[in-house]
Order: sequence, then structure tokens, then C-alpha cells
Amino acid sequence: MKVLLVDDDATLRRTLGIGLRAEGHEVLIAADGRSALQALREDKPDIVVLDLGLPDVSGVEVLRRLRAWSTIPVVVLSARAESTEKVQALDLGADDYVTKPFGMEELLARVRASARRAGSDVPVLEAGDLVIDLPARRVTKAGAVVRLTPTEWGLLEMLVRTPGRLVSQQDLLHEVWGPTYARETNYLRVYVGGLRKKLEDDPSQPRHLITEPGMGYRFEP
Amino acid sequence: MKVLLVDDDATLRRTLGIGLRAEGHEVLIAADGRSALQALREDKPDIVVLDLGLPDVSGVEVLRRLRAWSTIPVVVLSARAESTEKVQALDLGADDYVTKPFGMEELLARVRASARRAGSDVPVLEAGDLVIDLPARRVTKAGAVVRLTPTEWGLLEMLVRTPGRLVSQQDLLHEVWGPTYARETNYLRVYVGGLRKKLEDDPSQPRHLITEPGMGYRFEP
DNA sequence: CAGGAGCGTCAGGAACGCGTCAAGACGCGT
DNA sequence: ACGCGTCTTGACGCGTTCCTGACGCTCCTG
Repeated sequence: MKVLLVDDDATLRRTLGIGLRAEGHEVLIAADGRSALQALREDKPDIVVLDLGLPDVSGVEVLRRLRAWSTIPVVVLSARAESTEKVQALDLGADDYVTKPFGMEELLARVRASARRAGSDVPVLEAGDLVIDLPARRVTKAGAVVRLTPTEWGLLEMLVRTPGRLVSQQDLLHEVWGPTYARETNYLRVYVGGLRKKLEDDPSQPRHLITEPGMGYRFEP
Repeated sequence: MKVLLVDDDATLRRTLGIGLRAEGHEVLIAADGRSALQALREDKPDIVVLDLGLPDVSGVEVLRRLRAWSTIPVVVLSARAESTEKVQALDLGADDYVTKPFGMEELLARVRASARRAGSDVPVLEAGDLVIDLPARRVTKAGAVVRLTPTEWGLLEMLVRTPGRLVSQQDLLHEVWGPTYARETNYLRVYVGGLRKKLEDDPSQPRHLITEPGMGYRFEP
């Protein structure tokens, strides 16, 4: 198991690193949010141990961005015992939350528990001549790179994250345009149209970007 | 979601029960290990909140016996912050561990987090050559996808959520058409008819979408 | 046996949602 | 300031879905 350890405290990094390696894990290290996000995209670890108190990008932000394209288990560390921060992290999709100070044994047990639940995760998805690489933010069609605008990417990402599943119009609008948008379904029509033009062989007869009238859209692999 | 709450402290039971119900969960109560195990077998909850300090059978024992035959999420409560007990519970298969005293919000967030992970399990319902996948909003009959209109979905979802149980006409109308509808049973006749035409082998002799004259409809798996 | 209530079916018209296009507004870098 | 790409916004045509009323049927009841 590859474990990414994100913490700004060098002592803690050393201690936890030793403990994790003793469990038989391969340990990657990041000291700040920026390099954490980079390591997540490039090295594709199987599980993440994430300290919320980072010098640059906040841990919560790292978690939020990671959850945009991956479902790998994340165990959060925090010095603060404040409830609101815990609630925020858990609702963002953290798998577990440990408050400092904590025992090494406890952390290792929580990592084990999270790893045990780790399901099969497919960060890069292939559908016909389409290849959608979420971590790399890259789409190719028949080998050729397809350029997407930020909004188009947000939409596609949301749909591809749950292949085959229907995503409601509200969810799409909330996630891509913001919580204040709910009824602007015309945005969806325009941008789904754009995506189909770029990704589908025959945009008028889509095979992957399926619309369910009155409900939402789904990505069909 | 059905939540089984196992705790010997009556005050805590009341407080947590209120909070969990406010989240929209159905709450079952057990005050000791024996009744907890019984409730687990008979009522099949979707998630368990388990206090380790029980009068008769220890919470750890309840967890061990439960894990022998079920993988449903368990959130453990404990007064003791001792590390060994945490490690033991987590390695036995607890999904989360909360130490008293804790904030209501935090516990609810952890329950949400556990429920979310479990939710991606298998809430798909199979009945003959019919496969109904609620979260994906997809129905297949003998492998072929069946397209449903929003109203048809609303109706089917309502019926399938309680398989085998009768759902009254009022409940169906309220849920699918809105609270102001109550006597428009003709809507039901039309749309149940449509569903039967799409889902039943012989729409004139339905095997799954059963009507109970004068009362309502039921979905028979 | 007659009557009524409840259910299933059908077929119209009205209303809605979707895809498409194009024009204007905005932001950004040069 | 200019040009470019991106995002918003509105309008139109078209297909689908929804509502509605009518009819025939079966079952239950008096």
C-alpha cells in the first residue's frame, strides 16, 4: 500500500513514517498543500494521512480538491478539537478524523480500518476511443487531446466521477456554478451540447453523455 | 435510513435519538447487548451507533458477533480514551470511534460519513429479470435499459423503497404530485398502467406492481 | 339481479423540457 | 486599448410528457 503523509511538522513526519513503514506500507511525504496535491495526481497513493494545519493551502482545501476527482480514503489529523472543523472535514468526504495528541497505535489502527474499506477506484476511465484521466485533467479522443474550457471540465468531471449513475440537474448546477444556482437548466443544455460536440462521434446521437429528460444527465462508459 | 442506537444511558439515548431523527433517520433503541444483538438480527438496521460500556454483554463482544455475519457500518462510542480499546474496536471492524464527551454535531457528521460510505454498497433490487438501481436511477429488464419519465420514476421509487409493503394512494399522491393532491386516484391508474406496460411481462397480469383495491399499491419482488 | 364503486385503457390537446443557434457581456493577457 | 476565448442570456422549433375526460370492465353489495 502506498500511503501519502501530509504534514508540516518534521518530527511527526518522521515518527509516523517509521510507524507506517513498519506496517509494510510504502510512504510518500509532502510538507505542504501544494506538493500534496501534486503528489496525489502524480504518484496516485492508495491512502492519505492529511494534517489540516498546513502552511500554504489549507488541509480542508486539499481535501475538497482531491474529492473532486478521487474517492481514495483520507484520514485527517488536526490539533484543534473544535467540532465545526471536524464536521466540515467529515462532510467533505474524510474517512476518519483523529485529534492530536494521539497514540501511534490508534492512528495505525485507523489507517488499517480505512484501507480495509478502500474499494476499487478508477481514476482514469476509458469509453470507446475516449480516455478521461481525472487526476491529470486530460481528455483524449482517438489519441488526440481534446481541449475543454473550465466549465466544460467541471461538468464532465462531475458526471464521470459516478459512471453510469444519473446526476440531477440541481447537483450539477450546485457543484459547477455554485450553490445559488438551481433553476438555470439552460446552462446545462448549452454546455452539455458543447461537450457532445467535442466528445461524441455523432453529437446528435450521443452514446456517452445521456440526458434523462426532467431529471438530469448521466455518463455512460 | 434505519439507525440502531445502543446505549445504557437513558439521557444519551434521548439526546442522540432526537438528533438522529432530526437528520431524517428512523431510530431503533437498545439498552443492552442482548437486545442489541436481537434488534440487529430482526430489524436489520442500516447503521449502528454502539456504546462500548454496556451492562451485560460488552460492546466489543457485540461488535465481534455482529461482524461474524454483517458488514454494516458501526460507529463506536466510549467513555474511555484509552488507546488499546480504540485499537481493538477498530481492528474488529468498527468504522469509526468517538470518545465521550463529544458534540452532537460531530457524532451526526460521523454517522453521515459512515452512512455515505455504506450507501455506495448495493441498494439495487432484483426481481426476476428486473433490476432496479435506485441511486443510479436506472432500470433494466432482461438486460435492456428501460426509459422512465420523471413521474414514473417518482412512483416506482416510492413503491420500491418499501418492497412488499403496501403504500396508500394518499401517500403516493402526496409524495409524487405534491401535498395538495389526495383524491386524484386517476393519475395513479394512468401511471401505474404505464409502468406495468414497461416493466411487466404481461401487463394485464402484473406480478410485481400489485394493486390493492381501495387502498393502494405494493411492489412485490 | 341490478346498481355502484373502483380500476384499467385509450386518445386527444396543452404544457413542458430539450437541443440549437446567435448575440452580447465579461475577463484576461498582450 | 485591443483581441481573444469564455461565459451568459434569450429565442425558436421540436419532441416528449403530463393532464384530462370518456368508456368498458370486474368485483362487491344490497
